[in-house]
Amino acid sequence: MTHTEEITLAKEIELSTEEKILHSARKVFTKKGLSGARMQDIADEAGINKALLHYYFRSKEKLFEKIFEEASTKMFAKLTEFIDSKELSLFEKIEKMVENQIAMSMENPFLPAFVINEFHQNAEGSICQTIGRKMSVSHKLIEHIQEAVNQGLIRPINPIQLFINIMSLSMFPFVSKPILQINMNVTEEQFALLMEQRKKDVADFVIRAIKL
Amino acid sequence: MTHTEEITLAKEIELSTEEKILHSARKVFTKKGLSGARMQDIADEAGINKALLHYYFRSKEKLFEKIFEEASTKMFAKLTEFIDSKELSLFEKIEKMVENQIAMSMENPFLPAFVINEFHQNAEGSICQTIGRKMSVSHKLIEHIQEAVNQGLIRPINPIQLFINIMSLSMFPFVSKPILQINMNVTEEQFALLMEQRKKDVADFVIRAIKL
DNA sequence: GTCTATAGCGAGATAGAC
DNA sequence: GTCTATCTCGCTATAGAC
Repeated sequence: MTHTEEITLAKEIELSTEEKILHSARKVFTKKGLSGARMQDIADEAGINKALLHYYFRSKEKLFEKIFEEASTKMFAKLTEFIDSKELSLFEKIEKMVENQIAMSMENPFLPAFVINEFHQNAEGSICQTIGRKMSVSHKLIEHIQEAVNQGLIRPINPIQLFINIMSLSMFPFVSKPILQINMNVTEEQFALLMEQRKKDVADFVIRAIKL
Repeated sequence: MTHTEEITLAKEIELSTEEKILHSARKVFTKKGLSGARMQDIADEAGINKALLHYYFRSKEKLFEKIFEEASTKMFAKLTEFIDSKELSLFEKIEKMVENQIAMSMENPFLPAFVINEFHQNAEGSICQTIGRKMSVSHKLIEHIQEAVNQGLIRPINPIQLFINIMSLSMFPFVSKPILQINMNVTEEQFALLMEQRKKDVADFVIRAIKL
């Protein structure tokens, strides 16, 4: 086995340094936020030295921006697909949106709270502005809802309110998870089960609320 | 006018130093969080010197705990009243809960996101544990919902899910406000109007979803 | 009680050897 | 590319004058 082959093999098993850093940064930033995270935490988590972080990504801010933009995108990526779909009926869209946002949150437990919180603390900052502009997700859905109202398929409702309702019901449980858990004495397993049930329950709840 | 009267008068107009500090700390902590806030920011906001903060409240942590506990309590104070009420019907309770949580969030725009975020970053910490224990809000409501199901007043539904739904619909819009505003191009005034409408809309939405 | 000055430490960032 | 050592600065906290 040549030296080059060894390296190639190692890369398949072990991640490249840059990828290790990104993994660790994702973990630390999403848990502690920009101001709460320490470069040392990220280096430790990656099993490397602080200086390497600066070698790959000039500064803490730059590394954060990368993670934050990636996180914001991931949070709404599939949502956009469903909303833009031409084939799905309104009710099907709602079902897909709910199911997908809950599944995404279960796979990435810290992601929604992270993105929301950083937007809060940095709403006027340039990072949020640029990212925000890429995320105009809702327009197509608002139109679709308005059509359904006009055609008498659902009861009259403000489309914006309905959109907010769908997002709220899908995402708030994850954002407020620690409070819910303490308040209602719920274990991790019980919480996961509740959220699994919500994939159907929420869509059902919404459709009951808007049908004639 | 004697010297003492002057001071008394001054106190009526201008707050005591301790109160000024608490006001500023509330403002800064709720906006930036524990790790994002600087003692200097709080001192500047209060128009006093950094050293005075330590004179009145030994440390940043101690000052934060005071603000955080106060915020957590305020966030759920009235909710508990309505939930425990013997006179209100289930539907009335839902209406009161929604209206009150939305009103509270409109008056204290940063409060929900602040409390939620600090719980996230400190869920196992001692502060959250002690505060969490004081907040077991939901039990009475869960029972009330279960009764309503048993008596056939509403359709069968998991009471915990319904509780989560009510809280989600009331609070998520405020937690995710910056994202919603960027995403949907909504001004402050439009947002306030939407939330004002939600006081009725959400209760209506929930009741439609659970009635037979 | 309120201020100025400063101690002391921790975190981001860089220099330079290997 | 990766490390150790170090610089620099900003922040919490304290000392001490008034």
